[in-house]
Amino acid sequence: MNVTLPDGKVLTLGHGATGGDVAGAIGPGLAKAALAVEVDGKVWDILRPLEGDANLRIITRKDPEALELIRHDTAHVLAMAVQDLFPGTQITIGPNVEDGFFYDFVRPTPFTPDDLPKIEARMREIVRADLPTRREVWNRAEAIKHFEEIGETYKAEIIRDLPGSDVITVYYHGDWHDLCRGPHFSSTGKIGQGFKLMKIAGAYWRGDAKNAQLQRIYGTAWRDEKELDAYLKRLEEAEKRDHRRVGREMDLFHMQEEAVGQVFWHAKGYSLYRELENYIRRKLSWAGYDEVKTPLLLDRKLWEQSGHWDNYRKNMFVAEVDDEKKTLAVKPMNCPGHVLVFKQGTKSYRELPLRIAEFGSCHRYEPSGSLHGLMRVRGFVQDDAHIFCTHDQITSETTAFCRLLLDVYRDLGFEDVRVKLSTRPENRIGSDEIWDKAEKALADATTAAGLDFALNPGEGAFYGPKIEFVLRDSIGREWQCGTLQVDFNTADRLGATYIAEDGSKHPPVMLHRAVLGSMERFIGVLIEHYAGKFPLWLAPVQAVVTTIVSDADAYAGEIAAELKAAGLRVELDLRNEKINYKVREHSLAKVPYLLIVGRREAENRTLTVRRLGVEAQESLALTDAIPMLRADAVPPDLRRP
RNA sequence: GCCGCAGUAGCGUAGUGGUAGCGCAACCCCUUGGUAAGGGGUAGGUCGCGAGUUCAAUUCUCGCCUGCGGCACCA
Repeated sequence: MNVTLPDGKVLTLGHGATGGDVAGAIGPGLAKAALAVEVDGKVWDILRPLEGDANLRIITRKDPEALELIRHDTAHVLAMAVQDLFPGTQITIGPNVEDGFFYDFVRPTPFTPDDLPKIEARMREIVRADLPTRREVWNRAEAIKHFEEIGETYKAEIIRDLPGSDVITVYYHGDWHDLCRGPHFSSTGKIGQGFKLMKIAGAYWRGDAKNAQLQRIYGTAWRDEKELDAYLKRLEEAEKRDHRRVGREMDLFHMQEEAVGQVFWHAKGYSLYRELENYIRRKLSWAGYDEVKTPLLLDRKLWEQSGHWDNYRKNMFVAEVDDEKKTLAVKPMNCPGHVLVFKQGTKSYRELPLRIAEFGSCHRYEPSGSLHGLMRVRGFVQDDAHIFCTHDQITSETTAFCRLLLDVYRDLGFEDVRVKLSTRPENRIGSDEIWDKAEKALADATTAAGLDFALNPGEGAFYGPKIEFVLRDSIGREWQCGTLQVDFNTADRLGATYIAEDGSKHPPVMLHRAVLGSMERFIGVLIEHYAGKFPLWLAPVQAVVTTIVSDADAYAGEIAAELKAAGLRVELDLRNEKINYKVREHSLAKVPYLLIVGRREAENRTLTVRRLGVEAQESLALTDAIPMLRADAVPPDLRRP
C-alpha cells in the first residue's frame, strides 16, 4: 500500500496500516502530534485503517481541521456528560457552529442555568479520563433496532432518513456511544480544556416550528484555554458596542412598552438619522431619482388587489373608524403607493426608467420573539425606491444601482460587500423565458459593477429574482442591508402600464430596491460598526468647548457660537469641574473634538484641540480652527477631491 | 409565536415573609484645578402590572406585560 504525502514523498506500508502508522513512519514527534489524517481530501480518524493507496496529510493541532474536530468531540463529551447526569435524556444532533457547537436533547424537564456548571464539570472529568475512541460500522436495520431499543428514537429516525448508500457508523468513547459520521480524535483527552458551555435554548427538531421543541445547549471550544479566553474577551468587547447599550449611553434613542418594536429617537440619535437621510437624499437626487411621500394608511381594497391582504394580512396593522365602513391598513411596504403615483397620467416609454424614491415609513407586525433593538422593529423607514422600466433596462439600472450602493457603503465605512443572487423558486409566476432574461440581467449587471456573487438557487421571490447585499462590519460580523428585486407582477396586478414605441400598452418591470434597507437597522449597524465613535460628519455632537478656569467662560461661549454659526454641532461645558474630569467624561461620550480653553487661550485667542482617541494636543488660532473643523465635518459626498 | 431566564431610583446592582440599601449620574456647598474620576452634603423607589396565599408580600403562587438568550419567522 503506497501513501503519498503532500511533499510528494511516497511511503509503502503494510495492509491495514492507519494514519497513525504513517505519522509514526515519518517521525516520533509527528506521531505524537498527529490528531487525524486527511485521506484523499477527507478527514479520517487517526486509528482508522487505510483502505488502499492514498494521498495523505497529517493533521495536527495547528490545522484548522483540528479545531473542527475539537468542537465536535466536545459536543460528544457534552452528550456523554448530560446522559450521565440526567439519565433518560435522549440525544439528537450535535453539530459545529461558528466558534463552537451545540447538542440538542430531548427531556421532559428543561435544563436550568444551574445545570450548566455541573455538566461542564462532568465534561472536564471525561476529558481528563482520556477515554479511548472506537469506530464501528453497523448494519442499518440492526442500528435502527438498537437505537429504538435503548430509547433513542430520534437517532433511529435519523438513520431511517439517511440515504441508503450511507455507511452507518457508531463511535464509542469509553462505554458511551453515539451514531456519528465522524471523524473523531483517538481519545477524549485530545480535546483539551479550552471549552465552555455558553447557554441553554429551545430549538425545534429539524428546524421546523411544527415539530417538538428540544433543549439545546451551546458551547464554545478552542485549542487551548488561552484561545478560549481571547474568545470570551472578544464577546465582551462586542457587548460593549451593542447598539442598545451605546444608544442609551449616548442618549440616541429609547424604546418602551407603549410602543413595542418602535423607536423614540432622541435629539442626538435623530441628528444622526437626519444626517444619514440627507446624505442618501443627495445621492438619490444625483442618481436621477424623484423623491415622493405617500400615505401611511391605504384602503384594504388596494392591499387585496396587490395580493398582500391574502398573504401577509397577519403581519399588517389595520385601522378603522366608527363612522366609516372602510378598513384601512398601515402600509407594510411602499410599492403599491408608488404604483399609484406612477399611474397618475399616461406614461410613455420615453419617461422610463422612472425612479420613484421615498423614505417610506412602514409598519409590520413582526413576531414578538424576533424583535431586537433597532435591528428588527415593527415601525421602520425604508430608503425605498421603485424603478419602473422596460425589460431591456434591467441590466443598466441594476448596474447603476450596484455602483450607487457600493459608493454609499464606502462613504459609510464599509469596504467589504458580498452579493447573493436568488433565483427562481418552485412557486413562481411568469414564463421561464422571462426568468432566464431577468436572472441573466442581474448576474451581468452585478458583474459589470465589479462584484462577485454567490448563487442562492430557488430563493427568489415568486414574482422575480433578487440580489442581496451583505456588508461586513469592523468586528467581522455580516449584515444584510441592501437589496434589489425584479418584479414582473405588481405593476400588472395594479393596472399600471406605459405606452411603448409602437403605441401598445405594457406593464413596466418594477425594480424594488433599497441601499440601507431600513434607517433604524442601518443606524444600529453603524453604531456597532463604529462602537459609537462616528465619523465627524455623522457624530451627533461634533465638538465640545470646555474651560479650565471660569475666567475663560466668555471666550468659550464666543467659540461655541462661532462654530455653531459655521454649521457645527457644538456643546459648551462651563461646569465647575477639573479639566481631567471633563476630558474623561467627553471622551467616554465619544465626542470627536474637545476644544479646551484656559487663561492662555483666552489671552491669545487660540484653542487647544484634542481629538478623540488621541492624547496629543494641538494649539490652534481660533481663526484657523473654525475653517479646519468646518472642512473636516463635510460629508464624504460633498468633499472636493 | 415557541423554550428558558429576568424585571428593585436615570444607569449598574445588593437584599429580605415585617414596605429597601450601595456605586455612578443628578442637585447644593467647598474647591479655579492645564488634558481620562478633587472633597463634603442633599434629594430621589407603588421593588413591571393584576390577582391569590398570609396578621403581614418587593420576597411565596398564578396570570399578564415587557426585556434578554436561542428557535421559528422576516413580503
